[in-house]
Amino acid sequence: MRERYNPQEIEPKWQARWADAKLYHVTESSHKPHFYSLVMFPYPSGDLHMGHMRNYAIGDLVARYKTMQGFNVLNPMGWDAFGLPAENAAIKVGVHPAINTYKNISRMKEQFYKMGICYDWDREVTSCDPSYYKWTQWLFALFYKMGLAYKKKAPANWCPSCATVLANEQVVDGACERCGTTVTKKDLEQWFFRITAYADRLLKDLDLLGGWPERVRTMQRNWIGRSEGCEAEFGIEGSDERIRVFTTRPDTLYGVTFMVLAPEHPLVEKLTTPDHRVEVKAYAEQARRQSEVERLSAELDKTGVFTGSYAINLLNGKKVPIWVADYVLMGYGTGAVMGVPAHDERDHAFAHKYGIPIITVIEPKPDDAQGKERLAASEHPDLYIDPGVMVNSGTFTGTGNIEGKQAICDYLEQKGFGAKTVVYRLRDWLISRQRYWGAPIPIVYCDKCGTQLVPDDQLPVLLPPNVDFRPTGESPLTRVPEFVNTTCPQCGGPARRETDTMDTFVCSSWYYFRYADPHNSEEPFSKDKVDYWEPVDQYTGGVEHAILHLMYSRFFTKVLYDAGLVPNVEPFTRLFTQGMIYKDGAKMSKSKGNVVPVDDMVGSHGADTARLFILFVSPPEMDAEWSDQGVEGSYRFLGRVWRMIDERVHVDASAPIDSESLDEEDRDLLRMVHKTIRRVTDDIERFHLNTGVSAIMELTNAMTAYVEAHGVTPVFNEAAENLLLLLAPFAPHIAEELWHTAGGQDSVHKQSWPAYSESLAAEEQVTIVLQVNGKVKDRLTVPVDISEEEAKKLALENNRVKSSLDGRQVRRIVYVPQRLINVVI
RNA sequence: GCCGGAGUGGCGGAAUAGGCAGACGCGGCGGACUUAAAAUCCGCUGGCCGCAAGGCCGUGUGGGUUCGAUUCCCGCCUUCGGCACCA
Repeated sequence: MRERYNPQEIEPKWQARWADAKLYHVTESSHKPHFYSLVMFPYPSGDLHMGHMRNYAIGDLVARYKTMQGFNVLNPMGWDAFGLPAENAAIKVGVHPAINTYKNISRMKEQFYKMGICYDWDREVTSCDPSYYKWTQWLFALFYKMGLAYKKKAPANWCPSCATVLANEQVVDGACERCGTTVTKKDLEQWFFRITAYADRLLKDLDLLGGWPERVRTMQRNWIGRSEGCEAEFGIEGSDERIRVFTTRPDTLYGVTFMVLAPEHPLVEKLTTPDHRVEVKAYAEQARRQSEVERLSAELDKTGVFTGSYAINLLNGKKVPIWVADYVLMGYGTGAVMGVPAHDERDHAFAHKYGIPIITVIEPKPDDAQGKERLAASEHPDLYIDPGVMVNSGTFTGTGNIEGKQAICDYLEQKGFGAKTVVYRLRDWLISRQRYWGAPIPIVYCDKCGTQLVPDDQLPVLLPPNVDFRPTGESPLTRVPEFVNTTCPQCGGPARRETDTMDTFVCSSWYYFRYADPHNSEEPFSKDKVDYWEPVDQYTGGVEHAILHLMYSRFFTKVLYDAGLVPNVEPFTRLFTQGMIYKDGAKMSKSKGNVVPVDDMVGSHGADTARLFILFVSPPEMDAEWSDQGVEGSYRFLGRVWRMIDERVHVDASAPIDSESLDEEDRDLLRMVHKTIRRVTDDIERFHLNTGVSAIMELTNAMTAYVEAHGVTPVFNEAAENLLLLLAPFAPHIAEELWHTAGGQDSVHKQSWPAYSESLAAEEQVTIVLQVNGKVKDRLTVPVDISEEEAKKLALENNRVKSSLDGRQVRRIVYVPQRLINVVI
């Protein structure tokens, strides 16, 4: 026997050969069915650790497995290369972001290489490369032409630390999603994508995504936040103007005792009477200054001020005071709310605090004793939120409130006071960023012609190389005159360029299309190629993108579909979100100093051990704790495989095994092989990769025992061949090495995934459990085809069963074929 | 508060359709090999009682359905994630 298992020797050898052979290079001219496996492309931060690697190990396994299954597999990789870290580093050490970015990219490629993660590098895309962002800009222009990109002045989320505005999705608990700094409000003119125009389709098409985790679909559903209701108009005393409110409870319209406007509501100024002006103005200004965190902390204590004006309820002519309060949000519905303190918790709290009357208009139904009891016992007997019957409601009195909703809506529509509407929580996507390292927004402002798109033939709008990056709240590009000053594409006169750049999530919303046709210089991608590859069959990445990247990408795909550029309405047929790797109880991260660097792992135990461990440690969708001892276990296992197979086995497909002539041990091993193939195949399909590994381990254990007793036989060779094929996607180097020492031809990764035979996997004998009153008493090994009568007879003759019966009368015998017999007494 | 997931040995976890709870691995204990150790190999390893045969308990918790429940139903506890003044 030669050397012991030495990954440092065999791994680099195969990595080089795979790269030379372009193992995973694909084209569209194949007779095989195609399969697109994609892992979320990373930000090139420079160092990959084992926490990152889980993602790529899973993706690599899928690609290798699907290739062996006979698919033409697209398995690309690229770089989400624009973004703040590179720019912040540039500010700190004065190195241009491009230099750092490309340096990091080459480091990370090296690390993928060392881990044996193979991509079709001919399709690499880099989002900060002009050949890529040219098309990001082209897509912006397309959105603009479709009316889906617009500029407006609005209070935007501002991160003082990043010195830029953020989209709603990028604010988490009132803080910047990137750096955790508390976000403030800033009034700025900003570019938006009209994602709200797609709200209904983004919501409805979630039903098409059966291959997505339910969790992610729920999160998106919550984020979109559809609610049905109606808009109702109120009159204003002494004015012809109307106030529109949105409500989901038109059935409570008779219970309105006040009206509330958001502090930013345009009517506030008009409605404030002179004697209330000072107070209202101060309140509105304070509300504007408050950060989201401050507002959330004051959640329970509602504040507001009276404007001095009154609204008229058009249903009953009743006059109610108009207040301003910051619990009403300008960005949702109409920015105005009718106050029904008897049937809404918030309105109730507000009315209580300011002594506003409470009028009950819904009661528990007369036969609803439970509801009445609950109400009487409740802390607030003047607050009833559950369904019931309408009272004090004019001609609607006596109507059930559910029917009442519809009836009042119809009435309002008929009178012209309102209409049914649907309102979404989702806001338009703010894409402007006041930073340098991003794709410039291809817009020019001309004094004569106004806002102009940069024509397609002038794209890309290149980032100027020499820039003072210091963040000032304005884009660094404003300080580059040769960038700003340009000519109007319309009239040729002097004009100024837009200096904001695009949110990097714009770049990552379409990269999966570019992989289909990465070198196209005429268009973002050709119709033929996206028709061939899209949609992505299997997408793998972190759940932290459940809303952000995954919703933006769905939006992009729908827009591109509407533009006739792509064939699919959804980008990712199946989504898998893997859990994070923790070490010492915390998420692996450089700043916490608890990372396991790729280089260390490769040097100490090898890439195969690292990959096998990370696939075995826990179900891949769950978070898992790194364990050095677990790594040892995986290493030991690969060592056992090595010693068992190396220079012992000869792969010889030309000697088929005649299963009829085998003895029992041979048949047992062969059965185990076929059962294992079935298990591993099913496990990979279900993403139960950890149990797939354990099935391979069990087969190895059985083979070890067999070969000690019988030596190498044709059946053992057959088992070893299949073991290597099953192992190939999990531990690609050792499988390849042993495949070759065993005399296998070509690459193990180009072999067909083994097929199992149901008849060879079928058991000849089964163990039947004998129970008395549901308690296990004994086990019986019987032929699979034993008859019910025979089995029952054996059960009743069994000594342990008999002693448990103790002569008592058998009431019933439950018989489950091939599983158990339960004697009930 | 609302929505969704999870809770199983000392640890990571398994149990695909209601039918042997604890596969596989780690750790631990015992043994073989060795002058010794490492490496490797073999055996045992949920708890309690018992010399043993064997018995009892056991999948967060309390009920229920069932011949039979980790699995289904109802209540509760803990925990993680999402949403949250969204009218």
